[in-house]
Amino acid sequence: MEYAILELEREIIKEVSSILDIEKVNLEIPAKERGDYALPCFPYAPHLKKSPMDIAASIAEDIRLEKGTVEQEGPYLNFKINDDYLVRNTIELCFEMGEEYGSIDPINKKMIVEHTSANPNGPLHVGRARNPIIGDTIARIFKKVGYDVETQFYVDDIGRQVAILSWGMANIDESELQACERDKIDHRLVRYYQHANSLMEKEKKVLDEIKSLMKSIEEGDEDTIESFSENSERVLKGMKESLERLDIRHDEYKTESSLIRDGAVDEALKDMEKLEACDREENALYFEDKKHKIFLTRGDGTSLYPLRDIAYHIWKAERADELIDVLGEDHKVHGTVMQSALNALGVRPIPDMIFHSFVSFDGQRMSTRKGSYVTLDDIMDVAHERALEEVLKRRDDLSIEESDEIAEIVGMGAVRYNIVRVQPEKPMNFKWEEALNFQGNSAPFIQYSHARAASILRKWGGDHGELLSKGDISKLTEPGEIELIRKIALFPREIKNAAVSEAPHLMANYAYELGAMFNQFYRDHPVLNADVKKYERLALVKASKIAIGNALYVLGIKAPEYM
RNA sequence: GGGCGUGUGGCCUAGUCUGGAUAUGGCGACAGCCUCCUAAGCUGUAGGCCGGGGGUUCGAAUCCCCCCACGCCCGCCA
Repeated sequence: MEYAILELEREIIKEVSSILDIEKVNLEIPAKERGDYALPCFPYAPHLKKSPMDIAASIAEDIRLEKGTVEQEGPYLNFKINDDYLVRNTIELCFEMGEEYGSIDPINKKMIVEHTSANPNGPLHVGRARNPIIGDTIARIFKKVGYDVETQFYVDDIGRQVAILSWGMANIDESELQACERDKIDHRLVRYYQHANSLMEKEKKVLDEIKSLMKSIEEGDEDTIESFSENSERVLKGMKESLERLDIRHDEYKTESSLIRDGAVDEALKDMEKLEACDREENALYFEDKKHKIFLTRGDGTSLYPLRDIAYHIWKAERADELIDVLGEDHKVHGTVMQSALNALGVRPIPDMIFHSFVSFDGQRMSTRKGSYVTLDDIMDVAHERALEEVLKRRDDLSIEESDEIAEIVGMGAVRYNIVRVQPEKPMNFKWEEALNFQGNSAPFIQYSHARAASILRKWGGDHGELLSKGDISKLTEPGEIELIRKIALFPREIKNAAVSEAPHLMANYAYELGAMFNQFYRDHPVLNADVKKYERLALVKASKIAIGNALYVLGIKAPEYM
């Protein structure tokens, strides 16, 4: 497909590079009053031995554009797409492509996105929830730009955390625990984990027993393996249920134990031993890069997490052309050292890593162990309730089921959006009033603009397919119409940008701006009551609905038909 | 102490990689807009030495150096 905005960009770059006889043309995106693309001519001045102003003037003189116009403003050139081209191309593409609008040609590349990968010891809390939300959005973005994406959850079913949980399950009687506030498997089991943890800190005997469990699992003791995997599976089941509500699913759950069992870890060990960057200290193998040293095995030869993770990444690398890992910032050292280890092994692809900082609550970091956290389940429930209140406040014509369904869509959207809208590396402090913000820069705002578009089309009631033939879309020439179309046209550029920079928050930003633009159009331009251009505007509303819906889809947020 | 990251109006935030033309929006505040397609909306006003200080440059929120604050990491845990 040929998106107008990208076609214009290609044309400008081609023309300018041929006029100036240079390879690289750095177009920038100016404030919207100035146009769609801009070229500051300062950088070329030294080389061409002309003033930036003269360069701009001579390019403006020589350039021939089919898809846009150029205007010189001092040392700058501002390019503007031809409105008629923009309008026709954009609206027709929306109609032709529908849900696929915004997608870029499939590129026949496989990508594995690993995200969440939380220890299966308790329910997901907000601190952890940032990971799946970023990860799932990244996966959706890359699907949109043509990748074959698979998402994976790396399950630590043999580590210390599961050992503690399993010990608790085997040795603690439920009567010793506080009542569980929520009847959900991960919430029930985490109490055993937390209690075991506190016992372990107090009693050396408990610690020893847990250590011996760790030893048994490394020796391949069947019963221990069984109990560990059973318990981690159960907690995992709870996590899956929570994520399902946010429309997040993993294609594959890869367990650490499977990597040990099928020899992948031994294999990785053999490869690592050969590296010069590896050495032993009291028989424990470690890998060292310029800055850090990470241990791969214990002195007794058993594997440590970094080695198993290397094995996992070798396994993934064999199955994909590109890898992305979404990790908490506490994994930064581990992650970057692992990248250099994989590099030293000659493994390709090396994973790109998106590190996100934590979500704190009341300025405190959340901890599963201490029980100091707000669970994702709680947030989702509260968001649902609050959304339901809002629905009931403005609608009395809906059934309970309908209201509830909308509340779910709106509530979950608000939760996802609130977390994904911020740049991953930025620290976040969880605040209820922000998570439950349904106005302004929020998911409900965007969903509302979608519902408004849907409502207009529903009221009209005609056959959407006929819209283009009933009206002449080239009549859409008013500024409010053009600006909305321009925003819709920007979708492919935005999604491409979000993918290249691996920055999901950019998509959130765009979706918001698109919704805002539609709301402005909605205010100024009657559609069903239009004196003229009714069908043309209906076509624009239809195109808007498609674009907003697709943008929400990329964010994993549902687009309601009414709310 | 060292490494990495973050610091933009009362609060949240875009822009930082690839330096450019008057720094993006939202929340909150204040003032307006529902005889008209859902006011979860729209319009306007106030609010900023872009953490501080040096430097590079024709030009710095953006690049370099120093400092300050906060977060994460510095386990034969994961």
